[in-house]
Amino acid sequence: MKLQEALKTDRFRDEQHKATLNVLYTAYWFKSHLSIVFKEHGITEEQFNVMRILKGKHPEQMCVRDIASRMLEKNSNVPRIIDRLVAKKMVKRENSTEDKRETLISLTAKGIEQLEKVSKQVETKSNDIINLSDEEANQLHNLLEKLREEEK
Amino acid sequence: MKLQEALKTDRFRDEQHKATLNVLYTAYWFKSHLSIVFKEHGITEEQFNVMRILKGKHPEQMCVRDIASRMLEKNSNVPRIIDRLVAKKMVKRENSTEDKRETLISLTAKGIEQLEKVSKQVETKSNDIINLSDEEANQLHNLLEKLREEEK
DNA sequence: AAGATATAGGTGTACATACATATATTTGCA
DNA sequence: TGCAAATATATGTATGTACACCTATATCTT
Repeated sequence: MKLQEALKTDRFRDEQHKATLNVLYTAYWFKSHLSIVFKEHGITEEQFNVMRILKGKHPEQMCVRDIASRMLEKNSNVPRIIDRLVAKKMVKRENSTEDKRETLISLTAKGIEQLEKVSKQVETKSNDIINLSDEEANQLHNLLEKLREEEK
Repeated sequence: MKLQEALKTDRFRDEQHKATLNVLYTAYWFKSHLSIVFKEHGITEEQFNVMRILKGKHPEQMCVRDIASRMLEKNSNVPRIIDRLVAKKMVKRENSTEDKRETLISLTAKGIEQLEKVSKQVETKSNDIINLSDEEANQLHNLLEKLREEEK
């Protein structure tokens, strides 16, 4: 659906306004599509993200802070997301002996298995819906990097 | 901040994957910046969006459904956002006589005043942080429209 | 006209962000 | 060394999305 149809308006202040609304809308659109996959597997996008981050170090453990620093949304409440993953037996929480303030998190066998299934479907779904050539995707990436330059 | 710094990774599946992560991150980045403005005025982004939509028809009233259809996030729980705006006396809720199922919403004088202050600051802030020329913004818009084409 | 169906809005629950604050532990410095 | 400050995590609250379900009212069909 075109942006102006989705928002039922074609009144945009300027090109920058239209483009940023489109960034917000496209992010929403993409998340909505993926949420169908997550729902089929009884997890949420954020739970998936935590598991995906843990996979990067598996079978090593990661502390909560390390996971949080790799989350896209920096204000995610990682301890609470972990609570839910522990309840589903997807991850294990252990106390650190080295630094007793830390808790160390790692994927369980069940978590690994689940993650791999979901990852495959997420990848397939993404490929299905993202209608860009490699070159266009790269242009898009570069424009977004430019957009955020000279952050104050 | 560059994408790979923000996510502390440079392992991207392909160009499409990198670009879509960048869309999600840029949306988050933009919202984070604007949230500072909203916070100063004691409202949230979604409350602002509802008021902005009402402004488009002011001084006419709008029913909840009409507002919801113009929201960027289509699953927004508009009745509850309106609850909070009513509590702050930013909007008025009245029963429709024409269709008794409907409630009609409109901005109060206080709401208009608040909206105009916040709008100005949102506009200034956006201009400050969005580092794109008109042409680049238009390219970005076109790539995002292309990205979502042939939605299944 | 009467009953089935659709529509508008409100409400309940799970989970998420945003953010303030609490607690335990470690680190750094006088 | 001992205490202040920093750090790691957890927890509480307000607000939001996602989605199921409820109620009142309107519309459609026969």
